[in-house]
Amino acid sequence: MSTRKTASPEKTLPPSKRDRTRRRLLQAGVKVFAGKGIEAASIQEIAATAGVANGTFYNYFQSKEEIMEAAAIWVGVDYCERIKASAAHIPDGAERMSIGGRHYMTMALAQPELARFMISVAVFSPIWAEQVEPYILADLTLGVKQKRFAIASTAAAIDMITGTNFAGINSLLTGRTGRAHIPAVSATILRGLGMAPKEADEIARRPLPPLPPAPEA
Amino acid sequence: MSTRKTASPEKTLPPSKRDRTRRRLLQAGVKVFAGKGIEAASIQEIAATAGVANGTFYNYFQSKEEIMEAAAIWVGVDYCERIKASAAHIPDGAERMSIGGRHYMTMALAQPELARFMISVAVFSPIWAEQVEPYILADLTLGVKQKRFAIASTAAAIDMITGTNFAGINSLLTGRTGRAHIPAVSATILRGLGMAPKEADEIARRPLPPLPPAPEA
DNA sequence: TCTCAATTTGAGAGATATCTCATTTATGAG
DNA sequence: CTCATAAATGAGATATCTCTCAAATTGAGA
Repeated sequence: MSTRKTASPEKTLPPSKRDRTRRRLLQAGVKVFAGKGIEAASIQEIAATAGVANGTFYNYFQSKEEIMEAAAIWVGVDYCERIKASAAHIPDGAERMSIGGRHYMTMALAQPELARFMISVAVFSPIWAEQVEPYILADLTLGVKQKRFAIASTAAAIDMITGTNFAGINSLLTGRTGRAHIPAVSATILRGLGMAPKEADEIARRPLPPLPPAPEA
Repeated sequence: MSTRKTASPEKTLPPSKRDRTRRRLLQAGVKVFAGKGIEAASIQEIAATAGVANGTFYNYFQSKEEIMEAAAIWVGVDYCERIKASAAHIPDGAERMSIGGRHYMTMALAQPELARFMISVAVFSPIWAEQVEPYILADLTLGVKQKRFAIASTAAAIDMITGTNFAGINSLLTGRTGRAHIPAVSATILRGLGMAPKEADEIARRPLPPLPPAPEA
């Protein structure tokens, strides 16, 4: 009944030791979860990988599930931020939407284990969805406002976007499809959002703006 | 190096004791996985629930992962079969496609834990996908042949269908959306397959033919 | 430099899982 | 009924894992 600090006041905290340790644990969590799979990962190993004692873990997270969710959110949001930065100069909502999805799929090809970990958490974590959806929603509403998209239900459109991207990533992860699958999936999404087939295809083939480097690692 | 019989010859085997035990284990697996979650489920408990001794489990499955995948496939394929039977009298590929997805989403509302289990396996199991995709592909090609759909890439279309349905199920599972989400998601899929918005909406609202009862349980 | 609250340590108690295998029991063909 | 084979049993050796807590350490402000 003493050391239960889940979320802390968001005032002007200095980047203290506490923050650094938490970050190291998250990094270690990502590494272990991606490396051995969720089931085989243990708190012991995460702590060891982070270079802290076993008991230290419990100052930061209550359970494997908790760090798992936090780590997956960290990866997902960080990726969204970098994608957003890479597309800062793109005004077209449709192109931005395509860039987001294609970057995610490209990541899956480059770091399959990481992608697999993130997705298996994302699929059943409402918090993950809640954190990542704003990024999608921004491009979606932009595209609607620009009359690039014509949708009936926002919630259904978001399900279509996230679901299709996830399924596309999975196809890539299992090796059923190759690189060419990426623009095909992206075009399918744009068509689902009400764009004309030809234009959707063209946008989904435009070059990807390069991502800024990861701040982590 | 003796009792490793994973798949058996498919000739005219009587429904032997072996089959019955295997089936009981699968049923127990579904119950335990859905009830306690994948992580917390143990082989011990599955065996106990099936009413067999601990060691018997290993005559049938090598690991938790193996029975997990088999159980999820069993649930998924059984559902597809029942949906297919329910739609036997529907000639329109588009309507059949809508019926399939809406039945899956309806199941998610009726049996949330079961749906959650099935999806978390389905998401990263290539074998699950391989077993279920033929059902989707059948309706998809039918719709294309009937000129109800106009798609560019079959693989991308399938990703869109499965992914969007899964994401829709998740929205329902987390309670973010209600019953009205089901036709909205279905209509979005049909539009993504190239149908006109109005017609997609209309089809996605047609009544669902009732499912035949489950043979299991 | 001194002080004290925050943080970290790590050994170990307690719990539970996996998987094996020698033995027992059930099945069905002749 | 007999017997060979298939299937089931369950105790236990072995292996981890989780989570706690009293004591040691750290570091920032006075």
